[in-house]
Amino acid sequence: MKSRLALVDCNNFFCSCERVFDPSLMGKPVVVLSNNDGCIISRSEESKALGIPMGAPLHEQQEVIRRNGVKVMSSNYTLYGDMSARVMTILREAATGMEVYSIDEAFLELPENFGFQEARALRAKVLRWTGIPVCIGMGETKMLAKLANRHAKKNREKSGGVFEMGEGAEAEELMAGVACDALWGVGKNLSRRLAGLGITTVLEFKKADPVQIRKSLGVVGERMLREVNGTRCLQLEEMPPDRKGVMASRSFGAPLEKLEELEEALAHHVARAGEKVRRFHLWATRVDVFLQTNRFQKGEPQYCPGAGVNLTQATNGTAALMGIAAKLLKKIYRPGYKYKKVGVMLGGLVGAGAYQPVLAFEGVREEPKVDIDKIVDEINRKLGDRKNPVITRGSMGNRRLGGAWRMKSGHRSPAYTTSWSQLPVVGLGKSGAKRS
DNA sequence: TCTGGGGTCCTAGGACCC
DNA sequence: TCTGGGGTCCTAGGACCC
Repeated sequence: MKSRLALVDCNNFFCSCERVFDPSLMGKPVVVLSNNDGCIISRSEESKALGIPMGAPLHEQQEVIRRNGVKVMSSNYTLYGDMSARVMTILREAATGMEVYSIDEAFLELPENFGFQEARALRAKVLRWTGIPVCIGMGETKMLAKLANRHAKKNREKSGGVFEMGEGAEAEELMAGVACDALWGVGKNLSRRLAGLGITTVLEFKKADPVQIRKSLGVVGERMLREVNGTRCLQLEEMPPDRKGVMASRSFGAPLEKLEELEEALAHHVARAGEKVRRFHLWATRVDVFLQTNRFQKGEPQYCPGAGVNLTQATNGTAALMGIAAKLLKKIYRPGYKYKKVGVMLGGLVGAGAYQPVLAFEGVREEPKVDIDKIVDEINRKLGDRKNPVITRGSMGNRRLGGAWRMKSGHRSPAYTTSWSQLPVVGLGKSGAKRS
């Protein structure tokens, strides 16, 4: 018998946690909000039935919420973390191996005799001991277990919250009725690319030509294809690898314009990120700072710069990090914009072996010899305009920006960040130093 | 008026080295 | 003055996930 995996996923996890601590919420529509109470990030079944979409801005749903008496909760991550640990403890006992995949999900390596009955029993146990309902999907690979879990969830009454993705005609029939973008790892973009190849269902994907998939979706696509066909490519990671970076950022309720105000917010984020890094017993060798204007404000001039430095020595001291971050902020700050967000990313994290104490920090580059603003303005003048600039900063700032903000197609990225990385630098890491 | 905050992996291309 | 190929490391950016 082939070894099998299960994906155990808590149902509407944040809402379920809130219900454990306030049973009066049972049976009522509930939503939990994101950090600034801005978006809806968890919905109970009753809320889903009302048509409230995942990730919707709260203000767009106020009418539905008022009419239906939806209970609205701010998020409480301490509570969710605690509940998560309880669930994971129970799951671990049932498995021969386990990977905690997220706060509300875990992959389990199943014992040979673990079947439907055992899955149902495990589900009941978690519910009884923690109050959290879960669904369990089983299969030979992570992707198949994910797919099975999705099916278990969608057909909860029929499946009893448990489903195994088997082989043969029955499984294929099911796959024929599921769209590609239901696959783990297939988002909007890849499903569009698959559609271009005439592949729209999971079954069509399963039977696709590996060479063709490799060519148009790369190794990621090929791996998914093999996984769907029962070959394990994604292994169970029982020991989570060390974190590579720690980010801290927040949107402001009202936009900020002054450098001093941004500095204050940034200092707070640096302290938070630094604490987290120290908690993992790690040290940062890179610091990035970024700013964002309000991307939803069409017509407002947008500016989303970022800058970073590699450090000569690993550090996790708040004071040193704060100094670096403040200098980076000064570099990218330009007056006249309404900033909606500031953030810091502590990257290149290294373990204790690589640690060297920082005595005096010298790792910030000198004043640029190139006038970045001038270059940016010049390029924008040639290729775009102020309201619709051609360049902005790179990945950090751009990650959530809409179409108008991206590079216009046809222009190869003369990215803002590229200019930064080409600046003469002092006391940087290897590659930075080479450029000076 | 209000519209989250984190993370990961892969790839392409440049810099650099021998 | 012109000529090569192979390899590594790094950064930026794209795509996806919870």
